[in-house]
Amino acid sequence: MTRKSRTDRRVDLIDAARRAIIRHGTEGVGLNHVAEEAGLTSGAVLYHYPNLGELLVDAHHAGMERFYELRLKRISGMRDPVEKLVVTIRSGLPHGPDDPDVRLLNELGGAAARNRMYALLLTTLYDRQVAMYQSILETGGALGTFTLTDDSLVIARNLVALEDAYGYRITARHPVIGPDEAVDLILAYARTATGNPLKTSH
Amino acid sequence: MTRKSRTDRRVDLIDAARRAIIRHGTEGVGLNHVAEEAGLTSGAVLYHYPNLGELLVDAHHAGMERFYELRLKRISGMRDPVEKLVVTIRSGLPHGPDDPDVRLLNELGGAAARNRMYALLLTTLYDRQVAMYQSILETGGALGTFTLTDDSLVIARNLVALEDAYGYRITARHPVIGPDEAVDLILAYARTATGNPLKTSH
DNA sequence: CTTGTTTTTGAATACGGGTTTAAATCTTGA
DNA sequence: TCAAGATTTAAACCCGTATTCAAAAACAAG
Repeated sequence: MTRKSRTDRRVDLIDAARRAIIRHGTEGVGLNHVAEEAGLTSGAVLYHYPNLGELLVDAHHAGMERFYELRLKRISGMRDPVEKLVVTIRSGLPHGPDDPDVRLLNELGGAAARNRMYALLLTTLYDRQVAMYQSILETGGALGTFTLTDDSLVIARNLVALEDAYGYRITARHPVIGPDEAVDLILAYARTATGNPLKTSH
Repeated sequence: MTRKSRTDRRVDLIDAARRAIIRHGTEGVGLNHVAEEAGLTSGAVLYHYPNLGELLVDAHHAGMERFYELRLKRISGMRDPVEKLVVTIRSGLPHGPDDPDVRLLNELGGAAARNRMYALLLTTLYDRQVAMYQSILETGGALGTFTLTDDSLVIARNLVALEDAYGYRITARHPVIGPDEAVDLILAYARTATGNPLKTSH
């Protein structure tokens, strides 16, 4: 075995690819961009990966997994549905226009219409996020904290949709809609949908 | 003067570029793709346009203008705010996964984070659509048809955001969210936000 | 038909893409 | 230290890119 295991090396490349994609776009990124980001030569990259396409898919896949797992972890210890909901909304939005995780996701929006693999990744992520919200909404409803105006599935889908859209607006540097404003906008919907003022104590 | 005026020729090229972009992506499209779509050679394209970049920007710009103007025209003769709102929601969504207008818009989502021109185009379109919804909401509120749960600006921003996001889901071929389902989801929000059942007579 | 102009082509240019491969380097285990 | 193996490089390859340009074609007016 080598100092760095084969899979570790691939993790490095995936991370380099992630950065390169953000810089040049999923369809504009090149082998040399990835290699430069990894401090290697294009040939070395191809030594660990059969071709560029697979590396890019892995990078996008890993980015999504990371994004989703991070959101779950953020609310893992919480019990209050209100706090859970508010924190989840925040965690679905970019921290700013250059947020790397959201930038990576946004790269796929257009490509998904042309690439089955990317479409599947995006769709799966969307559905998992919907399930996440749905679980929060339902427990809140069961506890009497929330009084849902619609089926929890409808509200959850809309919440994820709002996150997605404001993620795009923020990364496109909308002059007035930043992370804080986006949270307020989504919260406005969440309040009417749950019948809860959604004010956290701290 | 020639048979086709210079500007007419550019319109043809813009339309060819639009199709080529949809096929290959904003960052994956090439001069030959556009030329082929126009039935010309790459040299002939460059005879009418100084470079590929400007042609692509023009194509995106024209596509957005067309999209927005079409939406305005759809509700131009209507007086009932309910009908206006419902029709507007429909007109903001793709007719199907291959809807060319929405496909074109979605291409820019990722590129806007890297390209100022594209970011400006998208942001401007968003703001104009928000204003469009806001006008509908306010007149409905003044007539007593709507009882808004929030500031009209908040609701309008959320409605456009929902359209955008479901546009992405539809073009990515989500297995259960199609145009009709997206309309229902957005209408669910619109109903609670306006306090109106939003049922049109026909 | 001929002339003058606009448009299109096809080739040339120069550069960059992904991928392959032989040689060089680095790393590990004995 | 030495040999075997894994890793990296650098160069070669071929294809495709945007752009330029001279020549050809298409066209309008006289």
